[in-house]
Amino acid sequence: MTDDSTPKPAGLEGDPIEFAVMTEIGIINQLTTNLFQSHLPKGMTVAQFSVLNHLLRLEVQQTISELASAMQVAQPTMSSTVRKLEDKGLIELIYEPDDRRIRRVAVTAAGTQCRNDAVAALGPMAEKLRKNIPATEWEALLPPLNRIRVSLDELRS
Amino acid sequence: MTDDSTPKPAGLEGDPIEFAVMTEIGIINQLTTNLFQSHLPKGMTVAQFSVLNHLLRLEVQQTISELASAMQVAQPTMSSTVRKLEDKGLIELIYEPDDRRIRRVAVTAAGTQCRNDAVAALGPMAEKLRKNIPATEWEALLPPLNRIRVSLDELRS
DNA sequence: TCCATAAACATAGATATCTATATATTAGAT
DNA sequence: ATCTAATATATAGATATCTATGTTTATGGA
Repeated sequence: MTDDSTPKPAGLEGDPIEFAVMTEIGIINQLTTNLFQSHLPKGMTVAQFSVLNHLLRLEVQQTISELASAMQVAQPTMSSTVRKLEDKGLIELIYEPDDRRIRRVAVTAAGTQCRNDAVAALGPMAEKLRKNIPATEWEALLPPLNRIRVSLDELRS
Repeated sequence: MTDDSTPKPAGLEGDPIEFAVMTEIGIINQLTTNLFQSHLPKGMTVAQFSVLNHLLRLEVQQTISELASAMQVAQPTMSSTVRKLEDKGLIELIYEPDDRRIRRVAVTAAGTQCRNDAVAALGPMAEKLRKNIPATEWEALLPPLNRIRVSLDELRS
């Protein structure tokens, strides 16, 4: 795709298609974050909800580093998020007996309740979204998005 | 897993497909932001680049509110971004003669240079991305993403 | 045993983002 | 003419995110 019949200023033509997609994804991410945020229980942020939801969906306990990797954020970011959850009593940090460097994040009963409330509150929103975009289209979107995510992950090194 | 026959609590089964797509988009956004950031000239952020790129691509001057709307961020956010660009001499704020509430953002020569350098620096990255994901697939992604963006925008009110 | 290295996590300081609110200017109504 | 409402932007205070660096604990070789 090197030669194009349309002459454009060299190097300064409109965004490459990848840029356009990324811009669209950025905007969608912004709108999504704000929309989710506004439907979450007071004080609960999207980042915090994501951690609770992740651990409860998989029914596991994980270290801060494992969570950071799963959510693709930096480790200090996850340290901060986890501490916020701990301050609210939604998770507990359990020391590994054999290795005191390691602490695992365990969701408390209050944390479980909080997440379930949040999921219930978010449900109607998903319903409305599905009225405009049918489920099949959402499903069709997932594979190419996943390929992009993997490509980006490879490019990171 | 444990036992799959366990009846799940109503409303608390695995994420709806919309949640999964949003999660994927969130992660892609994170990876993209970091990747772009690492290829931009020192001191230039993705938010700042986006403003320069937007104004120069469309060859317009816009108010802070117009920019905020175009980028789908809050107005104070755009105020902050614009001030950073002004501090670096990459844009100028030009008062509307008839209405002194209004100031329009105009990219300076230094700002134009800075953006062109950034676009050039980002080019090779797009090339690499295109090796894994063909351009046709990127293009196919854009319409459904746009529909989602519009739906989200409608849901905001 | 002792010391260097690695691993897991915490801390510091930066930007971007939000909501809520304040300030300045203009427009409109009485 | 004046007072009120609307508009454009700024400020304040919060969280999430990053990179760079510090701290604690464990491991391994001399």
